[in-house]
Amino acid sequence: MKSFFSNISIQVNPHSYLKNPESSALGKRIIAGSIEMIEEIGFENFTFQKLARSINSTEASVYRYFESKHKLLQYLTIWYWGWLEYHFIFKTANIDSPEEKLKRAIILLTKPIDEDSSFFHINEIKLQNIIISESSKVYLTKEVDQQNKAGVFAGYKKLVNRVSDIILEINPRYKYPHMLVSTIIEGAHNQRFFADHLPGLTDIVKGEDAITQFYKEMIFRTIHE
Amino acid sequence: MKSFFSNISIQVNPHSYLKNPESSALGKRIIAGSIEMIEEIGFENFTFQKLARSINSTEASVYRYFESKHKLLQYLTIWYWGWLEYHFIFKTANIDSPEEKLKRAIILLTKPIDEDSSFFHINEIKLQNIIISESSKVYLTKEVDQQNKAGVFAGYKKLVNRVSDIILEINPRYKYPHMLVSTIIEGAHNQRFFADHLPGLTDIVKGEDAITQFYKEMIFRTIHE
DNA sequence: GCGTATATGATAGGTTTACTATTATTTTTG
DNA sequence: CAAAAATAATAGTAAACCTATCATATACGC
Repeated sequence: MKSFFSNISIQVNPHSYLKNPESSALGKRIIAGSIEMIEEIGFENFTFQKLARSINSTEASVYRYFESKHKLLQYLTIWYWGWLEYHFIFKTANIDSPEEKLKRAIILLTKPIDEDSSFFHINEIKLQNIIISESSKVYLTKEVDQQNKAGVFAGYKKLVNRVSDIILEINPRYKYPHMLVSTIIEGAHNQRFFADHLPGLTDIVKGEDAITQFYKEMIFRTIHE
Repeated sequence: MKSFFSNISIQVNPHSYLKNPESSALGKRIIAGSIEMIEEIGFENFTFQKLARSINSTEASVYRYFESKHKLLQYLTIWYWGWLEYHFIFKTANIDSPEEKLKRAIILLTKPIDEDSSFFHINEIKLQNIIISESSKVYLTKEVDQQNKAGVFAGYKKLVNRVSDIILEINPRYKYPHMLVSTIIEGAHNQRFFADHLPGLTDIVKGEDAITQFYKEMIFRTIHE
């Protein structure tokens, strides 16, 4: 996979950064280091000072790239949506059957990513763990409306629209395609988190991926005319 | 409704407080004031100093009731689960048909609460807004496992189990009842938030409650044999 | 009603986080 | 090689988070 994507990069809304971290070696260390650290200690315990120490830089230098740790998390989340959209396009390319496209989309949105799909300086597996535990904090704030105006959530909406369109191909009369898609995306994050930490809130089945199975069943039954 | 519940109170896991806020007038002011303030300015901007000023007390006094603002949010969330369970029991009492019980449960879990169901010093409508925007922050932390061991999420699990049991009454072979119920609960919060702030991620239908309608349809189609 | 316990208020202070500013040094680039 | 740009080193401020101490008010037991 690595060689495949080696000459493309995922565009992130500049609103989330002061200086593009893709534009320098330090910027890449900030991204790679923050993914390591947020995954390990959690977003609340993560600070720019700790990050700077761990990548042998300084707090002030990190602040030249990101206004705040919240903006950095926003950056990571936007990057992830872009990454998901890219994989979505790739995985549904040249597939005719909308049912098959939807199946593949559901797998992408609900399954943990496999180890060999990593590229660049970004550890996508750790990033996905961060997305599961932290990404909702990007929008669950009082600043959400401003950020939305600035286009921060455009990538998320685009992804939701793409999957909604497949649902409408299957059943053009289905009334709630966006609700269904955003329910799966956020729901799959929740269920992964519950499986690890609050198993009483979910159903773990040994030897199979219950989460993907659950959503696949749910979606096809729900949209069926 | 008020007179109805006037002599009952909702038990909250003592792990969330240092001193029971129900046990004093100041405690009740802390709860009432924090609900007002968190709803208005959001959890991130909320501080004990601001709260103390607004209720004419002091920061140190608030700290006698709660270790941290995070524990206070935990308290509010646990209280809300207790409140939900109480309403659930009430609304499904003496109903024979499991389908009808499930319908009522879905309405309770997905619809905004109506104005006249408020009681005590707690403004349940504002509390529900807090739950929608802030409650996931209670578990999305690195301390979740410890808190879970301390029983913090017992009320949530109990509620999920109660609704799961109804689903199993309707279809005893359905494999993912807990996943389905926690998906609805968290999903309904998300969709309410999206409807207000990120409408591109949901489907708003004028003149009807699309969210409740969506989940009702989804659940009955999903669990049908 | 009096003394004692308890709760709250008033005040201070310490630590950490979040962020800005300034200057020196290194690296890049034309 | 000189100028420009990026980063490091350092310092400092304000707010948030939390603890401690002591005075005062209130409740409560006898």
